[in-house]
Amino acid sequence: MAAGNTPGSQLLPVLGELVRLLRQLDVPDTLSLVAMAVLRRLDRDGAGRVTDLARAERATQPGMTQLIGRLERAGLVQRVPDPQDGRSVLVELTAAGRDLLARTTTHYADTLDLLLSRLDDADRDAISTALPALARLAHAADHPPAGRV
Amino acid sequence: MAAGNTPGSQLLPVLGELVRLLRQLDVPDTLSLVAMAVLRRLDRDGAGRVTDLARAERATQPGMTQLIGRLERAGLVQRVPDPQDGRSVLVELTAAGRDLLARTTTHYADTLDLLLSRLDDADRDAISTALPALARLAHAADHPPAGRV
DNA sequence: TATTGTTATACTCTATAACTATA
DNA sequence: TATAGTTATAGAGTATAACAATA
Repeated sequence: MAAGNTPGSQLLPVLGELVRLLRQLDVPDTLSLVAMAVLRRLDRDGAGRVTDLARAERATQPGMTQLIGRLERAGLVQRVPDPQDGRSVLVELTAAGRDLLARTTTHYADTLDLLLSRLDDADRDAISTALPALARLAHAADHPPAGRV
Repeated sequence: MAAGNTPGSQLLPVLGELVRLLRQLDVPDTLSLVAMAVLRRLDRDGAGRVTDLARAERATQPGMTQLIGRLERAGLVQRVPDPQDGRSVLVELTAAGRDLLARTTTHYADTLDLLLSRLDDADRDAISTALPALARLAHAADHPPAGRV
């Protein structure tokens, strides 16, 4: 049991506040964080199957189908048949999707830069130094060393 | 415009992945992160008014009314009349709410501790060192130095 | 008249269960 | 029979607009 002074106990409220910060930045007519993550993945890795996207984003298959449906209705992605497998569908980014992804990413990054500019150098350095470690933490649950998380 | 190599650009995907991590830890029969934040605040500051809770959590007043309604139906909080102001309602934690908050907090903290234990000392140190800076970043939008965010 | 809180309503997001089509 | 994807349905969560009660 966490006694209240473990690193995890101290990390938890900070993560909660960062989530709130992101939600707060979440302006209308842009994308949800999950939608952004999917578009970013499609942009980086190219077209992908619904099942693979669902697994990568830790979502269920129906959930991903619905998200892709919303994105397709918005003209940001399109479904194309998979030539390799008749059951499968490939989701790919449209030009509009790539464009909105770029603009939304810029908006978020600009806002974060503004907030970072209000901190002092020591704080900025500390955050910058911790980024790779935080990224590894975020993925620590992806590759369990032995068994369950 | 963020050129893609600003601190904010690098922070954004890491924050996105941390959000995904937290969602992943979000086990059934426990609390959402916002619900946890409200219960944590009530535990720390004592009973509070709906308006104040909404403001503190950056939620709307109707949104907070509905969240409190769900929490009350679950027996985690109770509404009591405000003796100072007939329009107002004070929300306070029940024993069950305090208990569930403690158990949920422990669950999250334990899981984070497990994930942290998979990193090396340098990563743990970097995260630990950056925590106060990250907390200040999360609150940087709360106190705008001049005008808008 | 302003403030506190609620109800009404709608939309996003996500989940489970049941289904279709292909392998 | 297993897998890929979808539809059906339900619930959490949050928002805006309209309303009631108190100050």
